Amino acid sequence: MDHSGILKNISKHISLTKAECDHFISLLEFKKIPAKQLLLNAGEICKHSSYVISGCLRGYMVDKDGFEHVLNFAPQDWWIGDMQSMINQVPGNLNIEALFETEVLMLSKEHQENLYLKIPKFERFFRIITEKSLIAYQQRLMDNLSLTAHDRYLKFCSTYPTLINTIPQKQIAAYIGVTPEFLSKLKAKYLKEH
Amino acid sequence: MDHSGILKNISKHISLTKAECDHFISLLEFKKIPAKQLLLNAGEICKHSSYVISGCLRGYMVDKDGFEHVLNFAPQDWWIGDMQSMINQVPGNLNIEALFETEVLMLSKEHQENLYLKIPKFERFFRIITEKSLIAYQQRLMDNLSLTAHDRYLKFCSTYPTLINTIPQKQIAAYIGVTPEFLSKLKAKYLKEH
DNA sequence: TTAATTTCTTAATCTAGATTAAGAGTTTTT
DNA sequence: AAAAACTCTTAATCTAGATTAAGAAATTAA
Repeated sequence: MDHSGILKNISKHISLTKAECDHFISLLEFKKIPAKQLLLNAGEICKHSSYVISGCLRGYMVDKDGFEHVLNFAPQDWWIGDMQSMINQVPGNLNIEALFETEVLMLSKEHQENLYLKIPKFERFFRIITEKSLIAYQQRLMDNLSLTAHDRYLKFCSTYPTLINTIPQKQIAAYIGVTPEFLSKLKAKYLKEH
Repeated sequence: MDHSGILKNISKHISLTKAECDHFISLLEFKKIPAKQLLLNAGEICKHSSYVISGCLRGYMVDKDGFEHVLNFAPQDWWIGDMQSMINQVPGNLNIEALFETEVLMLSKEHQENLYLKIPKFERFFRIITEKSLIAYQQRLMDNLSLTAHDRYLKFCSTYPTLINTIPQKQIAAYIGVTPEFLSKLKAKYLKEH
């Protein structure tokens, strides 16, 4: 098992000794999720944060009319989980699905809490990535209130450049907040080259 | 100066000794902002997190057509700041304005960083409130993608019950993402009693 | 490989919410 | 207290994006 990716990800924000790295790695659980299979079901209590080694996950909710809305994508090197469910330890509304075969390293909430006590630098690490995530959601919310669907599509492309041609268009539509039909129309009209 | 409110707010998540409380309080700067005056201007680098003692602030952005979009309100007992600007120390897009005369306690980024080192429990405190904030923005984003303007108005009412009749309607419209005219129409049609 | 399923496109029609405009309240300024 | 400046409402018209429908492409399953 190659842990260099996750360690490099962490070293962007905190410095760990060899022993701390080893301890951290011992807490991780490897999992391979086949394409289209769920890593988390809405209704479950989320018990892990997951780091994507390869492949791609998407977190989505289903509204009362059965329409899916994509909260986030997690390609290689991103963390994902149902924060609402995990923090409050209540059943969540989020489904997390593999768009194709995906490998993850999972850190349980319990291990994460212990890690904060044993190696307080991890409290800093998760504070920092939570702050960065918060900033991204604040910006996306403002974008949803102020930009046209066309401009939101362009923003999607710059946020997730690796996904533009690898995931189904309807997933992009469910992320930017339009119907697949309308995104198709937009692309035909303005976005020939993407 | 009465610091009982902010200490009670902090004690919801971490326990401090008397000395730690005193140290923390010594770092805070009191400020009174007159109604309609800005605490932060877009274009400035945000240098403080502010805790509202009394009154109410709103954080908003102005889009390319001059329309305002409200990111958040901060009534009594809430924290506010331009996270994007503060964390990256770059000029921000957020204006923070007092809706009426408002009293705040401001913690500078510099003091906040030192506090993490001197009293690591504060790293935990800010991790926790950042997580809660993240969850709220994720939910609001999903609400914006899945709910009608009418349902978003009702959600606003439950999130900020104290503001329904105290702030201008147009500010609520700029928060839920509709024009003031449309909110007025909605209220006339469905929301007689609110 | 064929059939079945899923995804994408095009096009006609429809609607939630925007825009424009103008009058009525309300608050603030002088 | 009058004038100026906001804020709210109502109503007509307009539009970005939804809905419905149906065929074409592409994937997946058998």
